[in-house]
Amino acid sequence: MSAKSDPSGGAPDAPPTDTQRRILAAALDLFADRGYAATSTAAIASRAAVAEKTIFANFTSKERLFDQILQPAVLDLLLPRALGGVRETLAKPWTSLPAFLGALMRNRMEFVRDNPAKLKLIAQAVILHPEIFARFAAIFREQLEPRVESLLAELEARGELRAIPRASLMRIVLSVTAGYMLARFVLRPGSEWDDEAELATMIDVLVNGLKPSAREP
Amino acid sequence: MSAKSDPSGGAPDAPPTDTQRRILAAALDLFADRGYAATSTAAIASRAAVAEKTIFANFTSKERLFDQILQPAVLDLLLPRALGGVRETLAKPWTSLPAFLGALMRNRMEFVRDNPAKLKLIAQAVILHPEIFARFAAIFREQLEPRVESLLAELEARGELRAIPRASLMRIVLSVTAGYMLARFVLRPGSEWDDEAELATMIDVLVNGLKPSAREP
Amino acid sequence: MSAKSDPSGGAPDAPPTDTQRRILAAALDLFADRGYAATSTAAIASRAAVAEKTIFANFTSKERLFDQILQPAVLDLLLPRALGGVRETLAKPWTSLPAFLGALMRNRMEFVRDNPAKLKLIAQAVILHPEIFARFAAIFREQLEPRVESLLAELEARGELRAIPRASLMRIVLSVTAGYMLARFVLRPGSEWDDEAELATMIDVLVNGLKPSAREP
Amino acid sequence: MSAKSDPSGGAPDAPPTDTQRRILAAALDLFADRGYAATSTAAIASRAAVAEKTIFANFTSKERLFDQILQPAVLDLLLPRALGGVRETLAKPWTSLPAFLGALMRNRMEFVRDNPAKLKLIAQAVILHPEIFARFAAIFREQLEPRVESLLAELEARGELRAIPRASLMRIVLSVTAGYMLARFVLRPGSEWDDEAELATMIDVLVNGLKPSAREP
DNA sequence: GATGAATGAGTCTTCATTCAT
DNA sequence: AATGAATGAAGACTCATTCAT
Repeated sequence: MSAKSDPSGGAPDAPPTDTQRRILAAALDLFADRGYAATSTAAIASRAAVAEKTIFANFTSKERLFDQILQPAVLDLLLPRALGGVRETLAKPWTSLPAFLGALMRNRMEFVRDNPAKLKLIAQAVILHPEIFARFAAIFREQLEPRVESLLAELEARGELRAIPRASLMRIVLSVTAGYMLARFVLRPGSEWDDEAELATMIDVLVNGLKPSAREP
Repeated sequence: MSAKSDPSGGAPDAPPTDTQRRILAAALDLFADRGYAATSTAAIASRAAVAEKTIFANFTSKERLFDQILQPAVLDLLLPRALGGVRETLAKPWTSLPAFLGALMRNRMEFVRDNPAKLKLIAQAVILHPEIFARFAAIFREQLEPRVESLLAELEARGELRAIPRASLMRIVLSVTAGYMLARFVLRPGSEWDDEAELATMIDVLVNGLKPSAREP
Repeated sequence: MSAKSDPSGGAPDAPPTDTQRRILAAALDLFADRGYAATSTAAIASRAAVAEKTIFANFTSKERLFDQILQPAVLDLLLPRALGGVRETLAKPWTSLPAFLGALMRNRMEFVRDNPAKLKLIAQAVILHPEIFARFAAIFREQLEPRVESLLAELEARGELRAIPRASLMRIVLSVTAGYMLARFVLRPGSEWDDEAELATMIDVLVNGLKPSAREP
Repeated sequence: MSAKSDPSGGAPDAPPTDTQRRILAAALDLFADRGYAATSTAAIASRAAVAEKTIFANFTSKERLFDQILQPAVLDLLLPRALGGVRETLAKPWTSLPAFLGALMRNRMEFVRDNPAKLKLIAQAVILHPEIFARFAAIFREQLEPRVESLLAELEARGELRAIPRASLMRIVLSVTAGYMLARFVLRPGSEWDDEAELATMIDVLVNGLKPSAREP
């Protein structure tokens, strides 16, 4: 028997072929635009300019194709590989909360600006499938939480943070950030936005909101 | 003239029949759970215990059925009809920002606690179809913004608000609120949540974040 | 038990009620326009301005409704009840073939002019269901053929008819007549037609074509 | 570019595949027998022994499938491609009206004898959709009328034709011919028919009916 | 006598997926 | 490695018909 072409087998992280890249790009756009269920494999094939069968030859099933798009997208958003990403941001010796928030938001904004479809895709997936959220929350806990925790501890020690449950604190920061990104890139992408001013405002509000109140010196 | 049963015609707000209520309830649950595209009319019919045709006899098409669920859901969320709703909250002579935020969040939390499916539905719809968001943003602007504006003006006059663009301010408050609701009722509905503590934290952060900073007295 | 309303029972030829007339008229138009299979009972009900159920209350089934339209239409075309109809035409002591053909064609033309939908309906029915044609051919044979036969015999005796098989002769006359009516009222109803000239031409051709040829005096 | 199988695109007259031929044959039979609306794509698929989807993969929609059957059928009837077809008949230097009519009728009779379903299909289509008739009348006018015209002119010059409007003349000849074919192959296909005798009779009647009458020598 | 509301079986069409090449 | 052609199951939606009123 000839060696079967075994998709998704072999080297688990072989770089995608050109065909695969075209399919992944087409699928990302369509999934993000219409949602998973409303996107037909025929539409993906047509946009990628390949035969429908080629999709299945390379990704086995529509669902696996989706996973192979979603997973990297989430990792990119949480654990970017590029220099200056979140881990690098977290690793730097931040001297102040506003500096840290600014670096974090700016960095993630750049990513989303270049990949709005990924944000849209993740937002949909997470709302429809909370178990996906759980999976990626676990990644966050394992990979990022310790660093975040030590950073917060240091900031707290410096008197820049009030005593707030960590989970609530992080959720609030995330909400404000994600809220802006969604409005900016998904809900009203056509409007005019002054990113710098908005960032400054958000950082200002968060820094003031999170610092110890005047009464508890 | 024949008195055909004329779905969606006639009196535009005739109270729904029992059959219609069953269909609407089934469809809301399924649309929220699986998304519009992944929900078949057959599944709705089966859950509502009616014939599939009955759905079309009453709502003309799947899309119109969806609209007849989404529209009231959004209105309920934005402009609740029940006493103590947003408009009443806005109308009261609030003496302080924390009191106002607390009333607002608590009121909307109760609504979402009773109708998590509506939140889930709206979140999906708004991400997939920004034009829907635009439609409802318009409702907000027309119905609520003036009251919010005057309220904020008053709070500002009392020294409880920093000079922040209104849109940014409202987006931040909304982000924090919606972020909590999504986490609480959509992403991790099974976890234990201490609503009172979370509310207190959010209000605290927002109030401090929004009040004039110590340096600008 | 109460007396059931027994549609199509009771007096077999009770005059139709107003409701029934409306339904029959609507159904005739739609059947003629779109064909039997493409006409829904819903469309008939809507055009007749009655509830769909009323159709079934009065005519039992779509098929019976169709029959109750087709049957009279055929009888009207073959055996008109009005004065001056085919039987009267046949009964008169015709002195010549052209006079007879002229009277016949003119009379049937008037009928079709007033009832083009009936011709269209019959044409469709007869092509799709030859057994219907057979049924009505039988009516013709029983009711009309004897008279036609004696008329033809007389014309033959007078030297106006060649010796041609009766069936062929009648088919040719019918073909020419029906061909004109179809073109005139079904295929190109919008065009301008000079009925008198066309009739004259057809009669002329038929009379010459059917009379004994010069060589056989 | 992807090489999608592009139904009805690409080379517009690519020879049909075997699958397509089976579908076309099945559809022709069923459409002719039951009419377009009463023929389900499921029935066609079952008779052609293919999956229903295969029909749509090859013909896009039921309506286009119908068109791809009707159009060639009409062209075959009007403009046969085979040798000895209408155009060849028209091209020959006919020495007499009876010879011409005989050749024409015989030729078209053979075609219909081999393809009665096509005649049935065309008859239905033309009655239900006069605009289809108009389309094909145009083809006739463009492709055949000039030749017919010159032929008739020549016959007229030879004294074989009376001065009759061309349109009426052609309609009468067509009516007689089509009338026979319908009776012969559609209405009473089971009966015994003596084609030669019938043809002779029709030609005789037409020739005598169309030649200058004795009185106008 | 007529209806409003409902239905199971069926409509055309599309789905994700597979086989032979 | 990619495809063209095919498919069974399912999609939204319509059909002729019936029940309770």
